[in-house]
Amino acid sequence: MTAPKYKRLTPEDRAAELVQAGLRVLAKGGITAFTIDNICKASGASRGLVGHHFGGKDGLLAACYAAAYAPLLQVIAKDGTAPPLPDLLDELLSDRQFRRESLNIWLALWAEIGVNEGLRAEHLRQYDRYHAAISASIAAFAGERQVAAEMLASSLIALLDGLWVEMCIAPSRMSLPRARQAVEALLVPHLGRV
Amino acid sequence: MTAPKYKRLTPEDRAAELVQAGLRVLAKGGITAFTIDNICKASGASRGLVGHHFGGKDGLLAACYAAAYAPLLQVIAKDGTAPPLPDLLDELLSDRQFRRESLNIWLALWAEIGVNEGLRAEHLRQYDRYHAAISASIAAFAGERQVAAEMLASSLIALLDGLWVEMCIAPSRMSLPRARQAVEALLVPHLGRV
DNA sequence: TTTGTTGTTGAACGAACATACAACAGTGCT
DNA sequence: AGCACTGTTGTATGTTCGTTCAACAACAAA
Repeated sequence: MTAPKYKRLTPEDRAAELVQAGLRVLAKGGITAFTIDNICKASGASRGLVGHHFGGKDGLLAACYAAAYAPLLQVIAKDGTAPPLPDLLDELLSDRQFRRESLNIWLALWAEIGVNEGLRAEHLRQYDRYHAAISASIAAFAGERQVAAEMLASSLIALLDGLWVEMCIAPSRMSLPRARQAVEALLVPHLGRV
Repeated sequence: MTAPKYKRLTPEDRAAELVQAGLRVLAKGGITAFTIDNICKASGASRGLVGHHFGGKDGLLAACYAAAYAPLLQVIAKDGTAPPLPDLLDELLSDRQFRRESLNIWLALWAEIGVNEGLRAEHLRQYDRYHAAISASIAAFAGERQVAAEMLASSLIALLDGLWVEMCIAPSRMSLPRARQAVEALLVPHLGRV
């Protein structure tokens, strides 16, 4: 009876574990810490696996980006249709989404998107779905009142992004309640109490 | 008559040139491109100078951060006092400040601040001055009307940050006029036409 | 011109990096 | 038990990184 030297996983499971390890590394040390060594150490796997399953570091980064977007898209399209605006806001401003660890990941990925052409194309696809869902939720909530839903959605997304940034770089000056205040300062005058 | 092999600068001038080169590198390639080699190549200087003038790469990064904040602080404190809100907004939303190259620098620096404790402390000092000036401008513009100037300032800063992010990662979905629309959507209901 | 100060150079160094790949071993099948 | 398949390992390789430092040279003063 000899103990196995390693656990053999399906490609899907191994890929998922590497992606999760990559996100942990990104959250803790940013893009400069995103190295094969760090990722494999965080995952408990050996160096060769990233190349084997993702073709290289860039492949894993792209997969991490998609994985980071997943919870966001899950919220806005739980069953394919845009959720009611209050529910949407409650989720986006919940401690499930508004957490510093998650936000560091976004900061690291954004900086890379600004510089990496390939990643930006992938981002635009995800962003458009995100924008469309929020826009639909706003329009539905406004009902017959005339509001510029598209523009309000853009503003809301930007405001949320900015609040996430503040939460990362100045956590002592930002908090969940403060973030909610800011969102309400933008939306209430146009939509009434949400 | 022999051509000089290099130009000898004062420490201040040399430091300034290295900082400018660092900002160019940051704008073009993000934090991963911020290497001694790239910076010295961009500056036309030799490898040893960064260590000599800044003690190392981190020293130069801190100096670049301060240099990136300078134009912003110059705007809000032209003569020591907070400028009128409309002027402030015109400047912040001008193509002097709202340029993709500048914004890539911020994205790269933010990601680093989220992870680098020392840089974050320096950031907080600058941020507080920034917030105070904007808050004062809002309060002055509101006059006798009762507005939550502090909170509005936080929201405005976050919104601007977010608009900058969008400009970097989805330039095809964001523009200067759109950004102005978003800012007005936040401020006009509380302050009237600006 | 000569000399002293000091900003500058570029090679040298070890550490960390991404990638490739041949050997290995777990797993299911027969 | 034996076999084939394939996921996994870890070393090897060449590159790039940050830092150091002795030699060098521009410039000002004498």
